[in-house]
Amino acid sequence: MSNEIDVDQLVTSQLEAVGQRYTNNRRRLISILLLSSKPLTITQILEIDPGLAQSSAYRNLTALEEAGSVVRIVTSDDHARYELAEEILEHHHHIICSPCGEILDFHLSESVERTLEASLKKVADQLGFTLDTHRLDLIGTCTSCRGDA
Amino acid sequence: MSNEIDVDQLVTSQLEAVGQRYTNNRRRLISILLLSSKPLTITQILEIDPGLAQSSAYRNLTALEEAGSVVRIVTSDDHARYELAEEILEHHHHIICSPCGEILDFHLSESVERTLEASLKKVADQLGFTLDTHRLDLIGTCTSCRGDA
DNA sequence: TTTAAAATAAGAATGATTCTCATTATTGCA
DNA sequence: TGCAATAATGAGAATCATTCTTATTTTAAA
Repeated sequence: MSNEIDVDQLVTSQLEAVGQRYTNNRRRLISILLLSSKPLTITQILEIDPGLAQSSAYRNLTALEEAGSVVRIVTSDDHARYELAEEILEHHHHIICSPCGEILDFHLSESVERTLEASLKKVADQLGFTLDTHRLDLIGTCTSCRGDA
Repeated sequence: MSNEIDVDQLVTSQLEAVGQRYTNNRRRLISILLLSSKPLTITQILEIDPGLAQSSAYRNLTALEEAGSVVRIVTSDDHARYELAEEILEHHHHIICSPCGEILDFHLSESVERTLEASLKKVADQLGFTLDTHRLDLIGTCTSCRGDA
């Protein structure tokens, strides 16, 4: 699934489904996110491709989010971050450094993941919720913020 | 632990530890959160107690967060929500309605929770993170947003 | 009490995000 | 191919949750 041709096709159809086009600017955003192994802030995205207009980047990321191609991640840090949706990347989780706001992706073993999902489905049923997904974040401090030699 | 006298003592010492006082306004905030079974936005808190000044509420919730008595929860919704820290409430998780932003608390069984924690500790070690806590959110749609009769 | 340090509250300032609107690009159709 | 009609773009203005400023009030300790 990390084949760029497939991704383009997928995003095209996801956008089409919500009446949106896969324009050049949106392609640029997708390819930046594809190259990154971690969620990026708008600021970081604009640093990578300074040709992008900030207002368009916001609008296009919102469009891509509505299409289900991109996910917006908010932490206590005051910049939201964006990454490709799980349909493109694979299901995964985040480990967040609370001092600096940095986020890395990680995967859980199949078996733990399955156990978890079964429990969660039960909880959602009891509370009358329809479940879309779950989000599991580890909160801690990364090596460089800990600053140990 | 949901005994108000104990909570006051705990919060007092948590605030003391960061050089802060347990003032009247802070007591009011804590007691509002204690009465609520779910995380509240600042707006909701001010509706419950209109005598509180908005700027003081923000400042005091920040102080209480630094003391470790209160947790600030951000979702895609643009209002942050506050609830009592797990040291007061017990470890728990959130189920979030993405249409309306409403958050409810839920608990996972001991055994699932333990399995999960073991896996998470391993992951954090591998990535060189020191772990503070984890956060598990279910994302879905609540009954009233689904609007089924 | 007196006094120094902390908390309060009103409003101003900040800053990420969203909106506006005039311009440009794209699509479907003749 | 050319022409509307519709969608996307980008620059800057507007919004609004949150934080900061500052003058005033409260608190704690000697």
